[in-house]
Amino acid sequence: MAAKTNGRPKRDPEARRREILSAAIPVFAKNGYSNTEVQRIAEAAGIAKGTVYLYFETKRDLFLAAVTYAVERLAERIDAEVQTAASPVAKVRAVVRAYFRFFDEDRALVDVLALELGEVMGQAEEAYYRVFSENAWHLEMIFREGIAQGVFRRFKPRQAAHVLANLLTGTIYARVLGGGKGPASRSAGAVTDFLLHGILAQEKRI
Amino acid sequence: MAAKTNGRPKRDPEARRREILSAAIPVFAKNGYSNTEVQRIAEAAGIAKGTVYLYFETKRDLFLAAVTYAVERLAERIDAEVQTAASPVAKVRAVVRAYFRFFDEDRALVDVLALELGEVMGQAEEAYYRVFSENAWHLEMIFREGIAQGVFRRFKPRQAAHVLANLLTGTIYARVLGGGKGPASRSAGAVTDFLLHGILAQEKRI
Amino acid sequence: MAAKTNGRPKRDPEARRREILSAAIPVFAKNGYSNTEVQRIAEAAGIAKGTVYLYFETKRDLFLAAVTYAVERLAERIDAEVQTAASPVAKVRAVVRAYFRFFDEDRALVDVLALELGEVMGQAEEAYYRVFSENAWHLEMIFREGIAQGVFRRFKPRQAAHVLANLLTGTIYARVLGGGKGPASRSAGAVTDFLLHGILAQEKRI
Amino acid sequence: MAAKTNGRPKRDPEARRREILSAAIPVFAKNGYSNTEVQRIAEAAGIAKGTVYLYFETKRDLFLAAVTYAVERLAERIDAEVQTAASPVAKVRAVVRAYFRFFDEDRALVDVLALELGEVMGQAEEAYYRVFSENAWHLEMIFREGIAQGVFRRFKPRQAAHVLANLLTGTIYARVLGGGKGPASRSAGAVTDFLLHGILAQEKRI
DNA sequence: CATGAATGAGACTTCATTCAT
DNA sequence: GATGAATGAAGTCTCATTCAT
Repeated sequence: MAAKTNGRPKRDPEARRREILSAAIPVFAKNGYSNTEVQRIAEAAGIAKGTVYLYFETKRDLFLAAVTYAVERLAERIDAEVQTAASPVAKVRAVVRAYFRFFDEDRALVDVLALELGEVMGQAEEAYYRVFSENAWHLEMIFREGIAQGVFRRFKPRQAAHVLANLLTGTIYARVLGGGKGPASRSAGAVTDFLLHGILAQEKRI
Repeated sequence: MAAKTNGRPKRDPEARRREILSAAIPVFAKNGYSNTEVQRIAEAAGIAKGTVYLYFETKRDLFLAAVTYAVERLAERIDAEVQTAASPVAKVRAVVRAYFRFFDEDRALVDVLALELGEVMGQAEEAYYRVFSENAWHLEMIFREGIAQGVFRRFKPRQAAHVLANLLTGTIYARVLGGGKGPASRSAGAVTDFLLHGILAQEKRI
Repeated sequence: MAAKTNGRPKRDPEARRREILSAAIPVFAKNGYSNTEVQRIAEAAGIAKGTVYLYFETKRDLFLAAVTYAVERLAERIDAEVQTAASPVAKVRAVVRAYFRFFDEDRALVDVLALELGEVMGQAEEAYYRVFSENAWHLEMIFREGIAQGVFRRFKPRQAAHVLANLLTGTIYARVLGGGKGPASRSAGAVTDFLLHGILAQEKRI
Repeated sequence: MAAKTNGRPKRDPEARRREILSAAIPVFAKNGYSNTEVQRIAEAAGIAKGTVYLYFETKRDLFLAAVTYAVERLAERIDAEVQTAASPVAKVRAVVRAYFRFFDEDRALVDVLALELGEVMGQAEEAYYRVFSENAWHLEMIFREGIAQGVFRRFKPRQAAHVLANLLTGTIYARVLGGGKGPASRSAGAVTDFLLHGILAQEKRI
């Protein structure tokens, strides 16, 4: 099972680093930070425990790197998806869809993000907030565009961006904890819908 | 005259239990489950380490009890607040306000809930979901009532209840992680607003 | 289940002491010294844990007292049995029988003696040796008498006494460890027989 | 030229295991199971505490392994000694001698066997009984042979085997407890003598 | 570079003993 | 005397980290 590293004595160290991160994420996701032994990650990566320490100073460093790695992939994913959309409404839908699809396809990554950030507060905040903020900033731009075009009513775009970002986070979080059935992306429609239309009846609006 | 065979009149054990829980919550909240030493909780409660073990079998049991305790207090709080509201819209506002106020006033409790549920999944799920579901069920009733009265447009009340519940959770979660400035309840207005009206401009609605 | 000690405020302290010892012996026997909690002994005696400490300074003291108590009862038993025998041979048989019967009837006591003396070495040695020596001394007298009467051949009575004492101890010990089936006293005949006749064929003797 | 993927050439783990066992036996013998700290055994072996746990899962496992190890060495010893004897009588003497010599030469081992088997009952019984039974079976064979040759009188060889085995055990046990002076093997002659001839005078025999 | 045996600080849990009532 | 809640020292076991090969 372990990868034999003989033969090809040289591997790109950066590639090895990413291999370790990829191996680490599901292990952290399954067990949480404190219950994960470095040994297990080494096994998952097919290397010896000591080798992990050639690439990461400490277990915590490895974890933070894993979180950052996860978060960056999420950002890439959302960016790509938004590119494909034209109108503001389509873009909003795209963000929501990308978010949920990512969850469906890379569950372990999301588990790490959702459940273990407590271990990290004040340390990987930065990584987390880079994405969160980027994401929120994206949304803000979209909203601003939509308001300018008259598609959206006049609200504070930054505030709305945070509300939507939190809604997405909360939905994923509930899914992680509750093991909600079916793909998360199935919720995308409903979420977007409520965001777009609210819940009030037409005649009650001002 | 008869020999007294009773000993120390023993403080109410239930009260002592609650004292320990109350002492435990902020400690768990500050450090997380794994980084919290039972010794520290004992110190916070002003008792000896061994005494903790008279009331809780293991550290994990203590933690689960703390989560349950926290969750129950949150539920009580929301219930009370909702009682005071009359119209469906007022009730929705009340739930949101109660949720955020609770966060503002009992931060440690919420931190435990938000950050350490990973430790607990599959064990205190039950406690967590009792509240989450109760909460969602409350919202569903409110929505149903509002739709019946024609105040809300026709949507699926259960779906909406989950969307709002997730929005609340996500907002708190982001606050916990990001240490957002100012009281969370300041967000209550914006959140409710977006929920009620959505973001689309009037003329764009069907 | 616990004895209510109300009503009759005064009990003979010596009687209470013996009650505790009697309760302690089977508990020590079942679990060994280190694995026995004082709490369990208190429960077995139907009193509170603290009360044990009114009668015995420490757990160790309690244990030593229990061993001594056990050993004394064994000595009494053997004495009584030997009284009933007339001839040296009958007396030897009586000792063996008494030893084994005691084992059959008071198994717990014997278990304590057999298994936990290690805990005690250098402390209850005295108690143990009081009995062992008394026993050996008894046997020596019997042998001496038998030799004088010409019933036994000329051997060193003290040596023989030790051999027999050790044989008895060893038989009990094996029984304790091996849980030998059937009453130990069933072995009495065989043991005595071999002691009396040895194993050599007649014609081979000098 | 290829990268060496092997690490430290690792001392033979089996040898290390035996080193720990050899270090553990006298420590267990001196203090008993419960009073022995794993730390002390590690010190005796000149290694760190954690290292002990690389070779044995728990303290109890280590203890059981030590008992088994002791018991196996005893068995080997007796086997070897019996090989050298020709006649049944000589073989009986050889067994007795081997038993006692073993005690003289490896006192700690015997102490463990004699004093701590209580800790072990139902777990290392097997190891203990493997030897005890093997030993008894050996004796039975010897007796059977002697009876066939007419050297021994007609008795039940299995019964006799147990009697002798118990006599040996008891003698050692008494020695362990009483710290009997002088080498145990000095008793070998007397023990064998009584076994062979019994104590009855010639003319009294049937 | 890679390895994995060795290390030892650290944390949970137990339980003999105390003492306020 | 009797009680049993409280104490805290002590001991087992874990696991991140090091380092000799």
